[in-house]
Parts: sequence; structure tokens; C-alpha cells
Amino acid sequence: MPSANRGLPDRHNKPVVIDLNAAIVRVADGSPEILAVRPSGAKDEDPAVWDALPFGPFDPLKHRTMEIGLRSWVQEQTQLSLGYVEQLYTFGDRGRHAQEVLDEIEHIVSVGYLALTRGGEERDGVFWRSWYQYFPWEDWRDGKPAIIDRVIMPLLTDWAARKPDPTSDELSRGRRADRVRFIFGSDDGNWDEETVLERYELLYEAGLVREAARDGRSNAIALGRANDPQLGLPMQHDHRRILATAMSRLRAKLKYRPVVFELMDDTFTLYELQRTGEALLGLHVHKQNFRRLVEKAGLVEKTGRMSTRTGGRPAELFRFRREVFSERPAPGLKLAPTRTRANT
Amino acid sequence: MPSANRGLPDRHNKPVVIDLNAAIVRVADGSPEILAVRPSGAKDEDPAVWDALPFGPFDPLKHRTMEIGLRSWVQEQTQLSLGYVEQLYTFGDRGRHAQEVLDEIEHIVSVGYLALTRGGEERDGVFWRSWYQYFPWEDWRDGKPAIIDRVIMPLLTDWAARKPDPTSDELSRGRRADRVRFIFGSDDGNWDEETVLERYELLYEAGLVREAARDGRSNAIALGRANDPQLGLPMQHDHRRILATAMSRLRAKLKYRPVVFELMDDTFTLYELQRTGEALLGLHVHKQNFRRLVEKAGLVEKTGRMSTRTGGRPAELFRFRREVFSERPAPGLKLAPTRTRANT
DNA sequence: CCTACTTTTGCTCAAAATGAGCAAAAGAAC
DNA sequence: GTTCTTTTGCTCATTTTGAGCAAAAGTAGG
Repeated sequence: MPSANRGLPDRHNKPVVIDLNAAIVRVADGSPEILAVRPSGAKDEDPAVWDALPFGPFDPLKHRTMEIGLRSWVQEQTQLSLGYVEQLYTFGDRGRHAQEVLDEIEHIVSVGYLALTRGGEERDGVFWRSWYQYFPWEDWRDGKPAIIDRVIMPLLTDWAARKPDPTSDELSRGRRADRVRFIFGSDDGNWDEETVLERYELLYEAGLVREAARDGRSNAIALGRANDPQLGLPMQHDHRRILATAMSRLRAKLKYRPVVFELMDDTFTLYELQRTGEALLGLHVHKQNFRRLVEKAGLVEKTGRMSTRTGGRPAELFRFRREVFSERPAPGLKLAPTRTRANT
Repeated sequence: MPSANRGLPDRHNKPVVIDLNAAIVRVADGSPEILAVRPSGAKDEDPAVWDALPFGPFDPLKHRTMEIGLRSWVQEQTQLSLGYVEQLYTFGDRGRHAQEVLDEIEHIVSVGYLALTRGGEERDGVFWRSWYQYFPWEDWRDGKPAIIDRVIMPLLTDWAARKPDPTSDELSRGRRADRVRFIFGSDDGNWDEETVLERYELLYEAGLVREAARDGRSNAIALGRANDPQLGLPMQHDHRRILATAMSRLRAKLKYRPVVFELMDDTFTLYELQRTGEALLGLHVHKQNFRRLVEKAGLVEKTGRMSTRTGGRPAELFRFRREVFSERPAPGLKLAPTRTRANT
């Protein structure tokens, strides 16, 4: 077999252990929710216990691919069978997991996945929570979140003014200010809803999230504030980072691939579709233009039936036009934010 | 420590071994090239020996992150220090690696990376090769590659007409025809240059690439043709799949992030910039519009100097405007293909 | 110096896409 | 009926896009 030769001399790798993590998303009535787990026995309200994403091991002997492995234990753990699944990123940082893991013999590499679903019950220890509870600054549907100007920007500006730790591989001070300015977009005009991950990592570096303190990245000035619930709920391990990655990916993908429909019921009104899009993006869009876009792109087709639960004029029920998959570049929702409020 | 609790009961994962693979890209004079390695001792011309991507182990004890590990042995192996590096995808399929690996005790998970660079010498066993030698059907710069109509489409059409193997999780027959039509875009009009990976996987499934035969996925009818050099050079392991992933990612990213400049010299003419863009996309773009786009996006600035090696009127030399990084959504080249040939 | 040739650069123009608002239609609630 | 709410249809100015014409500024060859 020609392929039997390897390009390089043999070597012995250190064995590691693979952890699969799932950010499972649904949208329930305008709220984008992700499935969280808590250690059995922990009280729901105990703030000292942090949520986790569902996660589990990858056993290459049991499952042919990682995705199959993921589906299998998600099913077991949560009684939920996943539809759309997409790999996000593989994190392998040493010391990423907190102290408790450092002295384990094994090294853990964690592979993050994004999954979309339409529903699923809660059970004890498994429940849905709005992702904006972990990322309060990401929801701009009612304008710029107050938390940004009231808490985040002051702390970040302060952090940017300080000298970076010489041991870090960070650049100069001016850079910090730049990063803050264009990642958090000091003026509203230019909020980029896709850079969720960059924002989280900035907050982590600046020591403004609790995970940073846990990992020994202390920030005396910010320390008190990092416990502020307005800075979002923390998660175990690096799960909040994985969630941020999932949000970034989903917000981007929405625009060029018809993935929203994985989250919709079989039939829906155009406004319901718009609402889930907005929920995910954390932004408002112009209603009439949204409708024009969706119809012209041929993403939906009329069912002929009407929905009466609108409160106003009944809305036509639509369904996803599956044929778009056979029409070349299957498009998404090119949602552009509206700047004007008051457009109901 | 609150984070010390784990969401789930302890479990014992099977240890696996992590392989890092690098698709290292440069563009030399209109040719997009990737760095390939051959086993030392193998003759360059021997077609029974397949190229590989540079790859190496990840040792979590030696390197803090996978990316650092990657950079380090790429440096050792190829004397090349990488600039831009981006993680692509983690492949964990059992049986993905050919037979020779199946009886190894360890399971291998391979993480693919894309890296961009400006040059670098060749050494024995390490050399640059146009990526279109591995993917001849991806270069549309001189119109639709003849190979598609002459070899690929007939074989695929034939394959689509046959019944899928009942053991596979494939769908019905009509689906196959659909997939062929819209992934390979039977009529030119709708070639999507970004779906490199989908096309490779289709060819793999249909048994039209040599790796498929190696992995035991036989296709009697296509078998003779899979050795046709026009179907591209094979690579060891799943390296051609990783390369396809890299091409897809790079072609997509080009359009929304200023990554081309990682491949350019310090100063360049606009046409040189266009040529590398075209080389990567495998398409032609309208010259005047390209210039308009690039200048209006503020991606470049004049240096004042001129280039005389144009053969015609001297061209102004430009440089990348680094400030774009501090101006919100750092844009890319929104290259749209030209349909008209003969626009020089 | 003059004449082709080549390539860069500037500009125009029609067609399509985008962003925003006005207003009629069709129900529910009272 | 009248009022309120929401859906739906349409218009309109502005930008963006795709494509082509033509002048400018060199080189190469006589």
C-alpha cells in the first residue's frame, strides 16, 4: 500500500483524553436558550454552583465518529435527539481547566459542538436558560444594554490604561485601548454582533468575568465587580467560552445558510421567523424588508393556512422551502440591523 | 472552589493521540502553493509514494497550546516560521487512517490547521506544490476545467444512477443526482468556489479519488479512472481532505477578513493583489471593479513609489493599511467572479 | 523620433439591492 | 360600529454592483 509510508519518523505522542461539549440551542418565544446542566443535588439557586454545558467523553472504540458519540450521550443525558450538529473548535490549552484538573494525570482536550433543536423537556439537573443570562451585553434588542456603559466600559477603560503584565505576550498599552474601542464599539453605530467570542475573551483577559479569577488571572480593581450578576453567570470549565464560540458561529451562519429553520416549527408566520432571527442576533430588523428578503430569496412558501394568534390581522402561515437545498448556494437571512427604534 | 464540581459523574475516557496537521499556503506568482513533505529517501517522481502535509504530534507537556506545538515542529521540520495560523477542524473518524493504522493500539485524532506565509525555501523532502495539482477541477481561471466534463461528470452521473449501498446511511437515488448537480454545478453559471470540501467528499464517496480505493471504498466502474492523474494527486492519510477544508475556509475568509495581505510582500501593485486573490479563488474578477472595491474599502494606501516591472504603464505601489484593524468590522475582498472572459 | 503594444487608471452607466417610510387590509375587543 | 393591533403591499431615494469605454504612461522595435 503506497499510503503506508509516513511522512516522518515515528514518534510517541502523549495520550490525551477527549471531551465533547455541546452548546444546544433552541428559541422559545423570542428567547434564545441553551441547555445547561447542574450537578445533581445542587440547589437551583445556589450561586456557588456553576452551570455547565452537557459534556461527555469520546470513546473511539464505541463510536465511529465524534459526532456520533456526541449524539449518543446527549440522548442519554438529556433525552433529546439532536437535529443539526456542527463542530465548533477544539481547545487544548494546558491549565485551561481550573486547578482541580491540573494534577490529574491525563490531559484533556475539549471539542465544542453547536447543535440546534426545536424543544425538549427539562429534567432535574437539565434545563433551558436564555443565553443572555450568560452574556447580558449581547442583547441589543431594546437598545444598547445599560450594563455596557455603566459597568463594562469603565472597567475596561481602566484596564486599558494600565501596563500589560510583562510576562504576558501582550503588546503595548495603546493596543489595549484600541481593542476595547473596536471590540466593544464605544459608539453604538458600529456594533458587530458576530464578535461574541472576541468580547468574552477581552473581558476574560481584563479579569472581568469570574472564570478569570478562578483561573488565577486576578484583577484587583475589577475583582469586586466580577461577581456582579450583571456581568453574566459563569460556567464550569471553559464552557462559557464554548458558548461564546457557538453564538458567534450561529450569528454568522444565519446570514448565509438557512439554519434558522432548524429552530422553527413546521409552519410559522413571517414575524415568528423574524423574531427568532432577532433573538439570535440580539438585534432588531425592519419588518417589511425582512419579509421582502425572505420571500425574494425563495426561502419559504405559503401553506394557505392562517394564524389567528397574532392579536391583529391574521398572518399567513409559511413553511420552509426545502428545495432551496438543491438550488445552488443555499442562502440565509441577510439580516441587517435597523437603526431606527419604533418600527413595530 | 465552586468550579470544582463537575456536572456529571466521573467517567474514564479512552486515551487517544493528537496529530497536528498544517496546510501551509503561499502564493508565488499567481500560483497558490502548499507545503508538502515526502518520506526522506523517496524519489520525487515515484507516483506510488504520496505527498503528505507536514504533521506532528501534540505533546501537552511540552507545549501549552496546540497552536504553539504546531508552530514549534513546523519550524523544526521546515525551517519556516509561520505568521497567520487558524484552526480548521478536528477529524476523529475511526478507520479514517488507512489499514496500517487500524491495528495500532492508539486511536488518532487529527487537528487540521491553516497557515499563511510569504515564502520559504524548499529542502529535500519538503517542497511547494500548486494546490491545483491535488484539485485540478478547482481552477476556473481559464474557464471551466476540461476534466470536469470529460471525466468527472460522466463518472458521477453514472454513480448517481446506481443504487446506494444499503449499509450506508445515504438517502435515495434521486438525492445523489441532486447532490452531483448542485455541488458540481452542471452549468457554469453557478460554480460556488467555496465548496471545495463538499466536492472532494462527493468524489470520495463516489470512489473517484485514490484515497477512496485505499480505504476500501471500491467502485468497480470508476476504479480504472481513479488513477487518472487528472483526478489530482492523492495524499497520505486524510491530508487531501484537510487541504480541501483549508481551501474552503481560505476562499470564504478572503471575502470578509483582510487575510490576503498575509500572503503579499510589503508593497505590491493592485494587480498583484488581484492576482493572488484570483489564484486562491480560482476565478477571474473585473479589474477596474476590483480596484474600486479595494480602494473604497480603505484596505490599502499609496506608497508614492512605482513598479516598472509591469510591461506596460508603471503601476503605483501600495501597502496594506494596518489601521483597518482598528476600524470596526475589518473587511476583506468581496471578490465577485466575472462571467465575461477577455477582460485583461 | 515614431509607431505599435501593453498595462494602469479614471470614468460612465444601467441594473439590482438596500434602507426606510406610508397606508390599506383584516381581524379582535369593546 | 369604533378603536386597536398587526399583517401586508408598495413607493422612493440612495447605494452597490457589474460591465465597458477610453485616456494615460510606460516599453520595444524600427
